[in-house]
Amino acid sequence: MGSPRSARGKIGAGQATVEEGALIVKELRKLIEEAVREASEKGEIPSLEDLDFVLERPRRKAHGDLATNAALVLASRAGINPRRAAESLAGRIRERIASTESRGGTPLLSAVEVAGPGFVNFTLNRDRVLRELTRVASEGAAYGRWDLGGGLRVLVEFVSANPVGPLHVGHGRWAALGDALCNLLEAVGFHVDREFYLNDHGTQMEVFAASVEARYLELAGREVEFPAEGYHGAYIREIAAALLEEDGGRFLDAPPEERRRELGERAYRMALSHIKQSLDSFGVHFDTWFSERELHRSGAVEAEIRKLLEEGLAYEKEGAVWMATSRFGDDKDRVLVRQNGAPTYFAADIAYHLNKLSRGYQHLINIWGADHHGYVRRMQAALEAKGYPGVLEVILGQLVNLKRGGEPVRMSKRTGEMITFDELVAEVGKDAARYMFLTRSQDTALDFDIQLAVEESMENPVYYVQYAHARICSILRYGSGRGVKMSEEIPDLETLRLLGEEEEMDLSLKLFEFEELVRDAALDRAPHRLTRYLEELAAHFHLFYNRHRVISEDVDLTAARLFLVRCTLQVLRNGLALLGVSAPESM
RNA sequence: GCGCCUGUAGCUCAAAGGAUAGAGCAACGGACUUCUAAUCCGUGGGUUGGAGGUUCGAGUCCUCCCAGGCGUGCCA
Repeated sequence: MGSPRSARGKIGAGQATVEEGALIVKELRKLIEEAVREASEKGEIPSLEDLDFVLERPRRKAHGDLATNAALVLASRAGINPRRAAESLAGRIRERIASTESRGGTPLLSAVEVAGPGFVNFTLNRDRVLRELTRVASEGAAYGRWDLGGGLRVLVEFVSANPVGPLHVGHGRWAALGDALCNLLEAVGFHVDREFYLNDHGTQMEVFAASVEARYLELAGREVEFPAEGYHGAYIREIAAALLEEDGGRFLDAPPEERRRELGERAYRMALSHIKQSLDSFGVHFDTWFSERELHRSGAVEAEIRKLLEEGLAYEKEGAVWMATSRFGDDKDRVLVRQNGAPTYFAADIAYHLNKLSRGYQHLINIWGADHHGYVRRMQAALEAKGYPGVLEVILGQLVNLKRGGEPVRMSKRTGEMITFDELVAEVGKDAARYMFLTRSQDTALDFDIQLAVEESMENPVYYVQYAHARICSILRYGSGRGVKMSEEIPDLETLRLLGEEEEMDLSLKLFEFEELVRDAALDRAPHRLTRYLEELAAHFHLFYNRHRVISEDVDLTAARLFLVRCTLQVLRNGLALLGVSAPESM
């Protein structure tokens, strides 16, 4: 089962050997690795391969700008004293700093300290931090991008629904999640396509056609019995009404079979175009809409079943055709063709996934609702049977509970039914909806409070982040209006050194976290980390803003602060873009 | 019964096995003649569902138990 964490090993590993970007972190990591090697060569510590250590921002400021547990990990694996190992590493690193200085260079660090059980804490050299800051500006929109994917072709399938009515709110979560995930994967160097699988075949479609037909007749004043299992939603009547108006009731007296086929077909097209429009206005654009029906029509499903039988991966029993998925890790074998001769959804899905692979995709990601979780194993088993172990990664998402002011929302006022995705977006807006969907890990059920999403309050993190962006734009506007030199150029180091305030340093360091965060969020399939980060970044900016004036009489200080603020603007923009949320210039 | 997910502050949630478990909201008290107060500062708030275990170190990993959600179709 593709949990976000195991996913990291899946397509992240192997490609993630070359670390570009994140220069400070990369350089420090290398420094630590070299120190470990040196110390082991000198016999201070045993030599170890593949030391898996963490380099991170400590929670407490007293612990420096960055810290590593390398010595702790090392000591644990080698059974030596962690403090001594830490002293040894720190000593080696200090030597290197000294040697860089003696050659007249600017070392990466200004302090290296051993603390606690054996952490090594680092304080970054301020000049190097400032120099790093200039990279944010020079890379611009590309800041935060990586080349870990090596262009590996990934297909992400999400939302995928029966085209029999409007999307519901849960679909919205998958849309936001899938799209953000695709953005993230693209950002770290994968070639990503977005696909919507149209479940336009089978019982649901027939029920849909019958329901629409019944309403069509009813609206024309005919006596009809509504199908027992039919869809009762008001939208069915709306579609029927639209059809009736469109054709003037031309099919009222057509032969029942033809009438149903015709109306069903047109209703399908209407429902589909409605879905496309919903997603389009939500800013989610699919590269392909893959029709299950076409898959059947092309004979691909039947052909695949035949092939499975030939390959000995399927067999006949009790009048049905079964696939031997239990040989590949499934709990039991699964039916491909029912006793009544109709292929199962599973059979079509096998053909579908093989089709994806035949189109050249090397890794498949499906986003499914948690209610499909029993289906994952068998699908992966089927692909493994066909010789594709590990290509299918399934991300399961928990449900969305709509609330309004803390109270559960069941009914829509307008239709008397569940609130649709469209209604939600219409009420709270695209940005708030997208952002709210992405604030929680997909592993947890999401409580979406409509009232809070609309409120312009602090409970609403969308505005908080967007406000930071708008505020910076406002500063820039103010500056130009006052004739402040608004140079796009990167100030020299001398000027940047004026950024000496604590809040300025904190903000700068926060900016650098972005690169690693993008990588981790992509590889761990965790877009919600990005929302969190943006809130933290915004908080650092707001704090800075409240304590210090950007535009002042001091020309050089103004230039330096304008630059810092521009970098912040850039990272906010890049982050919001990954989420698919707009970055307004004023609010 | 079995499998998966979840359980963290009053509420909604964060935390690659790391240091004193963090944010926001809510509560209370402060800050606008200054680039947007949709902001900021301060105060209180916790046995991380429970019990064992693994180790230098556990919210995180393992075992058992409790609670909730979902699954366990010749439905899709």
